[in-house]
Amino acid sequence: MANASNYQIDAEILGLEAKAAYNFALSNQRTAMDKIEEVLVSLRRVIRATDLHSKKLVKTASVTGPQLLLMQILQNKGDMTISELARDMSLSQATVTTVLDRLEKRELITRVRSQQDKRKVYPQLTHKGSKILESAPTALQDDFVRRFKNLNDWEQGMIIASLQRVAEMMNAETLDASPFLDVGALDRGEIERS
Amino acid sequence: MANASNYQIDAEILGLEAKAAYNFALSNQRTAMDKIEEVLVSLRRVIRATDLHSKKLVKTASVTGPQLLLMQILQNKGDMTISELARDMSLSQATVTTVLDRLEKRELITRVRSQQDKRKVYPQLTHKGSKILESAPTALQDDFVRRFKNLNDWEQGMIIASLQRVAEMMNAETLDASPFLDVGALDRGEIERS
DNA sequence: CATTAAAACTTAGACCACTAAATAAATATT
DNA sequence: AATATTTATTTAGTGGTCTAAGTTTTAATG
Repeated sequence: MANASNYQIDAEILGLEAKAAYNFALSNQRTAMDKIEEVLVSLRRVIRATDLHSKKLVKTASVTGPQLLLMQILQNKGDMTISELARDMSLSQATVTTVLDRLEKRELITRVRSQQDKRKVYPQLTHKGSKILESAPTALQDDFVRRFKNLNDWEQGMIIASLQRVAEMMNAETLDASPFLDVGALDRGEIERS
Repeated sequence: MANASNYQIDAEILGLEAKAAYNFALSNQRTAMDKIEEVLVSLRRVIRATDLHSKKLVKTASVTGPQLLLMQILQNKGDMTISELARDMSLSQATVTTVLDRLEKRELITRVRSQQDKRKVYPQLTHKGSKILESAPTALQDDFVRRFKNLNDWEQGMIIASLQRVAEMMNAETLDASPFLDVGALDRGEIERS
C-alpha cells in the first residue's frame, strides 16, 4: 500500500500512453463486460499457471507449497512464533502446527522454545532446510524471470504497475469485506469464474 | 495464445507510453532484480488475494474451489466426459471422480451414462447446482469488478495486456518444461518466492 | 468368433492441508 | 491466590490429490 518502492505509473506519468490505449480500445469496440471477462480469464490463467508451477515444485523440491512458504517466511523474517506465522500465512495456528510437524519430522526445521516465555515456540530452519530453500524455488522461476528480463523496460514497468493495481484492488476488496482481521477462519480453494 | 480477442498492445501501439515509462524507470534507478522482485511480490499478493477469495467463497457458497470450477466448466462447455474435465482442470481422472462423488451426494450434479458409448459418463448440473452457480461466484467478484469498471479505459487496457503477457510467459514456461501434456501427474500447492 | 488391447471410469490406499473444538501450559491480571 | 488470557498442541472430521489396481465396455485383430 504505502510501499516506498511502489510503481506509481498513473495518468500523469503515462498520459501519452493513455491516448494510445484508449484509441485501441475504441477501435476494437470492446464493451465493459468484455473487458472484465478478459481480466478474469487472464487472471485465472495466471493463477492456473502458478498453480501448475507449484505442483511441479512439489515433485522437484519435495516440499509442498505451504511448507515452502513457511520456510521462506522463516528465512526472510527470522524468529517468529507459531501465531505470527499463522497470521502471515493466513492460516490457523493448528494448521501451522501440523505443517511444522511434517517439516520437523523431515528435519527441515527444529522447534526452539523461548526461555523468556516458555509458551512461545520459535521454529528454526535447519541446515538441511536452508539448502532446500536455496535450490527449490529459483529453479522454477528461472524461465519466467528470463522471459521477463527480455521485455522492454516500458513493458516491464507496465506489468509491474498493472499487477500492483490488481493486487491493490483485490486487497481492498477482502478488506472491506472483512473489517476485522480474521485469522484462521477460512478454507482452502482454487480460482473461480470463467 | 492465438486468441482472437487478445489485446495486442505492443511497442508499436504504445510507443509513446514506452518513453514515459522508460523515463520513469530511469528516474528511479530501478535494477533488473528490483523489478523482478516487485513482479513476484505483487504476483504473490494477487494469488494470495484470490486464494482468500476462494476461501471465503467456500463459506458463502458452500462449495469448494475445485467443485465450483468443475460446475462452471460444466455450465460453460456443456457435455463433457470425466477425462475431458480432468484435462481441462489439470487433474487426474480419479480426482475428478471423487470431486464428482461429493457433488453428486449433495445433488448438485448427476451422472448420465452415454448410450452410444457406455463407458462414457456425462456429468450434468442439476437445477440445484445451477442455482448455486448463479449466486455464488458473482457475489465475490462484484467488488473487484466494480473497482475495475471505475478505472480509466487506458488503465483497463494496460491491465488486460499485462495480465495476458504474464499468463503467456508463464504458460510458455510450463509448456517447454513439459512438452507432452501430462495429465494428472501433479500435486496441490501455493505460491512461492517472496 | 474369440481373444486381446484400449478406453473410461471407479476403488483403494495413502498423504497433505485445513478447520473447529478441546486440552495443556505459561503468563497476566486483579 | 484465583481467574483470565495467551500460546501451542492434539484430536476428529472434511476435502483434495495422487498412484496403482480394478471394472466394464468398446474396438481391433488374428
